[in-house]
Amino acid sequence: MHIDVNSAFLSWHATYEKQIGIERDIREIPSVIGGNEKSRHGIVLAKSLPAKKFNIKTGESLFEARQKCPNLLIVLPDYNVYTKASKKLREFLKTFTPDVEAFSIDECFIRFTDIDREKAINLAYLIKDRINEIFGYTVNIGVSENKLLAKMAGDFEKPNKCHTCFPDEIKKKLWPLPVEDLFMVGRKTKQKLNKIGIHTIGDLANYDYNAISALFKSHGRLIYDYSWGKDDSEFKGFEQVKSVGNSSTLRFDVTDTETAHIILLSLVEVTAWRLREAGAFCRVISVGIKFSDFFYISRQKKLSFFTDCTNDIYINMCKLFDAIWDKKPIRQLGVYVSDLEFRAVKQINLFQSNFSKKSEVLDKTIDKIRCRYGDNAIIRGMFANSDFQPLLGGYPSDEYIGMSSIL
DNA sequence: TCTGGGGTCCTAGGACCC
DNA sequence: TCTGGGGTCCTAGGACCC
Repeated sequence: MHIDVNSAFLSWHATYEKQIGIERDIREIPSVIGGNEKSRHGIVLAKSLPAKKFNIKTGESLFEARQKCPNLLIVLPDYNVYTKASKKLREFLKTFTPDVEAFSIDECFIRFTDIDREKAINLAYLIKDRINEIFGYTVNIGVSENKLLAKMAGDFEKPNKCHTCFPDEIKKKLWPLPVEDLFMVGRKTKQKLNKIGIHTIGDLANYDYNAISALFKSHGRLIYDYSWGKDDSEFKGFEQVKSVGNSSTLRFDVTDTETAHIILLSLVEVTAWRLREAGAFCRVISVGIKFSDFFYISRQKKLSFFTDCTNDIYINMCKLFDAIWDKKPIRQLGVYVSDLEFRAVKQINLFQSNFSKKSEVLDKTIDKIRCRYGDNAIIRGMFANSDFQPLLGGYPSDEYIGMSSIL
């Protein structure tokens, strides 16, 4: 089964408001969860059903959304609430089966073996209704024999619905849908498929496999298989993360190196912290720059050693950044670490900074203080009298990892 | 004050080796 | 007989997901 929280951020926010005694229900009026426009985070993160009637779309700018619906209510997100709600839901699902696989903050797969169709469907309805009773929000549940079909079924009709998409139902339920509804067919692929006359999932399924394979390579073979409901991906209870990153759109365009370095530090602080929390060391570091014209570049470098040290990562990140930046105004900065290794003991390397040992103790101590007394209990001196946040970043992403094409 | 942030995976080109 | 061919590794960019 695939479980998908309907308008997750908005539903969770509504139940939270109810909990703390706020009278309104943002689900019943045209509303969206949206970022802060003043700090240039102004996009729609989730929309209510009444807002959907105004043709408001997730991901579009709040500016556009307000044009479509002038008295739209815009609510700032509270990622803490969403992260907790997400965890609570998975805990609840674990009362039905230990096989719960988080797919994103608001989606997961649960597995049942040795259960017939009828029982599965009844169970899906039971789970859906229990979630509504206990937590006060609705979900969609898709039921089938593999993850892809369950996920496709979950998307059929929303909200508060259970659907099946078993192999013998593919032609009837899956094939008539527009091809872009298929998992892993995005904007670009839809355009290319439409150009060769493929408009529905059925069109794709009945197109020449070799032609698809030649045109779209491995991605083509993947979506062709998906159009036939073929997916032999394993059920993974838990998977180790492969990269950690942190990026932020800046309140204003940055044009001087000093400011850029301060921001890089605040991004690295959070990234390195998450890396240590995961019990990992990284060997590849990358920096990404989005300019004011939205042009994006990135550079990565493989270090000669594995590290989880804020200072090491920061120093090398600055080197990378300095080597590629041509002083064009920066809108967004991002730092990423990958090529991870998970081990308990740190290996000291000659090429690490001289302060490596001290830095390690320092990192650990800072982590502990922040864990105990809050994120801003201890900050770097360079932030003390500056206008910049000592820790910069989006919402926490632990507990689940990013979506993969092989589910 | 138009356009976020967390990820995974794939491809193509170039460096380098024998 | 102008400039082979197999392989690995690294890097930048772009597609996709929510």
